[in-house]
Amino acid sequence: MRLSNCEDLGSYLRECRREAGLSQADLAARATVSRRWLSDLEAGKPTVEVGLVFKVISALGLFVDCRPAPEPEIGLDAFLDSLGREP
Amino acid sequence: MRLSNCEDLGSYLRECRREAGLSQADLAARATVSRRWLSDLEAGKPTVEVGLVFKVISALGLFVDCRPAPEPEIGLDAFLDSLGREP
DNA sequence: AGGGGTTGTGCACGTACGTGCACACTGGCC
DNA sequence: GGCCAGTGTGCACGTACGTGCACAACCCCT
Repeated sequence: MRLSNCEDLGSYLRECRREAGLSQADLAARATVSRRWLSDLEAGKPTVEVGLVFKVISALGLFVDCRPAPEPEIGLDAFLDSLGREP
Repeated sequence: MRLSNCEDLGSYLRECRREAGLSQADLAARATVSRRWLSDLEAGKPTVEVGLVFKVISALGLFVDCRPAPEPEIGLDAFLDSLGREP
């Protein structure tokens, strides 16, 4: 599942948790985080700690893959910027 | 590139930054984060904010893919735990 | 030799984090 | 109807965050 922001991440992890048949309390215990924090993560809070996110991902039996987007040689933001320019 | 912790993430993003020919100051400006913070991210600090990490990933023209590991039906941690048990 | 760029890191600052607790709400079950 | 599990969220607490600034160290070039 391709993720580009915290909302995506939170929604995806909630979906995986439910598919695993776990409650927030269950997953929180497995990942050794608080249920309060997990609720924030699933709600898409952007300021949660990366280290805790990795723990949740691991506890759900998932892994993260990161690689270049199949875009032109120039930087993505420069490319999008050039698309966005007014004539 | 498969990532399982903050050290992996930091090392991989530093490598991508260098391959893009950017300094920390350059990338920090593109991602609108501080160079001080970016230095911490690349060093593997686990408590950095996920939202800022997504900004850096995007600024480098990368994307994140998250999906189940090709493991047995049981949870990864239970599986690993069973492997680790003493006879 | 010096100059410049890059990077790691400590400190100060103001803000916010993770956590525990508690409460309210919803839905399912009896 | 009530009961229970699950979840969202505010608050208090102690700690630490992101940021700017500054400095030291290293490397490369002239």
